[in-house]
Amino acid sequence: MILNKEFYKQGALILARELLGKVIIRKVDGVTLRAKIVETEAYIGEIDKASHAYNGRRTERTEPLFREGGIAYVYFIYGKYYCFNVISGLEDKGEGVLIRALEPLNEFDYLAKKRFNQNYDELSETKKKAITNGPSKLCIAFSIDKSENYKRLYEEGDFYIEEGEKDTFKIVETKRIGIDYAEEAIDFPWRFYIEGNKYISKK
DNA sequence: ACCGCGATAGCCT
DNA sequence: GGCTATCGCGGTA
Repeated sequence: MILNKEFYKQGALILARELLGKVIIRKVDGVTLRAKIVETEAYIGEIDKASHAYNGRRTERTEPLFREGGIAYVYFIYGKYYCFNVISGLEDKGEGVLIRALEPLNEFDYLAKKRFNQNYDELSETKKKAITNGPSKLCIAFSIDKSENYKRLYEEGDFYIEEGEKDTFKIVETKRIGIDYAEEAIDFPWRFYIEGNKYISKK
């Protein structure tokens, strides 16, 4: 079942937890990729020096963060990579949830080819995990770039999110990654992941 | 497995 | 001009 628009109106801290276990659907190159969300981070512009929207910074780049929840925010980073956020909350809030890791559910050979130009069964165990165990790695694997920016994730197009199978897991709550400049926000426990999942980017 | 480093371009001051 | 919500490599273990 696709997640409706209402689901995304929750705040980023709630949504970061709620998105764990949900399933991303991505249709590209004639295949339908499915993967479970296993690691997320919340960013809340109003109080968070790590957020692109901190201090009301509303520019062409950060505009998606200020829209109503349920769309994608895709930004370019370090001259080479993309990262994908799910926008949460109400209009003008400036919040979102960074998707940091996925567990692939199908099309393993397609993903292996895309990431390493190899067949899946030729990959080392380390490379099998590395297909989607980071925010930019998953963007490469799932062909997510600027053209996915602003896409509505509550509509059944080529990029959306489903409820997925009901399963139970424990959520680990810890500090976020790669925000050494963010002063007191460095220590906010706003990273969440499924305990024991092998695709998380870092323990 | 872990550590250090360089790549690379758009964004913001 | 300085910085960046990262990755992959090569070296060490």
